Amino acid sequence: MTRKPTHPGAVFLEDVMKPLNLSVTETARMLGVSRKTLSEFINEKSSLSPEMALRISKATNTSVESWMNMQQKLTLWTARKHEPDNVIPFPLSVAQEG
Amino acid sequence: MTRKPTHPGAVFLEDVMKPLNLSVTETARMLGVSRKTLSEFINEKSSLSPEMALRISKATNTSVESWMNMQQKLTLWTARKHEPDNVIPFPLSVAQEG
DNA sequence: TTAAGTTGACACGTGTTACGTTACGGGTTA
DNA sequence: TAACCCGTAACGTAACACGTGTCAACTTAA
Repeated sequence: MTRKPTHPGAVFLEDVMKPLNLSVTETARMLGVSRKTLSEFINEKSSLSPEMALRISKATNTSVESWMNMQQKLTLWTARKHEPDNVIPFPLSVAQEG
Repeated sequence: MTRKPTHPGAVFLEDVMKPLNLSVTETARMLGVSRKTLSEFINEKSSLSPEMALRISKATNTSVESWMNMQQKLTLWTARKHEPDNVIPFPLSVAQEG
């Protein structure tokens, strides 16, 4: 993966709040979080926490997993920028399957 | 989901370390982390961090996503035990496709 | 123009968590 | 006995999500 995955907060802003004409203040109230918490989230200053994912899922009747997966892709993409270089491969690494 | 998902540390212990006869000390050295960090992980005292996932992926030549998904399932399962009850559903919630 | 509402940003504090170093005691093995 | 291995504890550090207050800038309605 080479391009930075979209932040779930940006998706929430564009695909949920804007179409429904919801303000930050009003949305925060309905989600049950502070205005600051929501603002930081949609402005990509904070990650999607599991709790926030549950709240969004409840409010929008969408799957929690879809939101969590967005964050996971972004988290992984970010983590890869500081990949550990001091890892010694195991002897006879097992082939596994999810 | 009703049953608690398996902790990725337990999987790592059973499916990787044990079959390869790797000790905690030796494995920690090869992963490039402290013995404590690995011990807490395989004893389910800490979660799988993205960085740890990258290390395990590198050492075992397995996909990072498979390990991250294990943790996500567990994280979500745990978070659901304190589901927020003060969420007000949005008007005209958007229908989404998976 | 004035007043009200919205918004992003700041400071400050709290709780959680992954991680490192150091150290201890119990266990196993050579 | 000596040398490891292991779980665990104490201590500290660095992130980070979240809350409450506050403030300046902006938009909108009276």
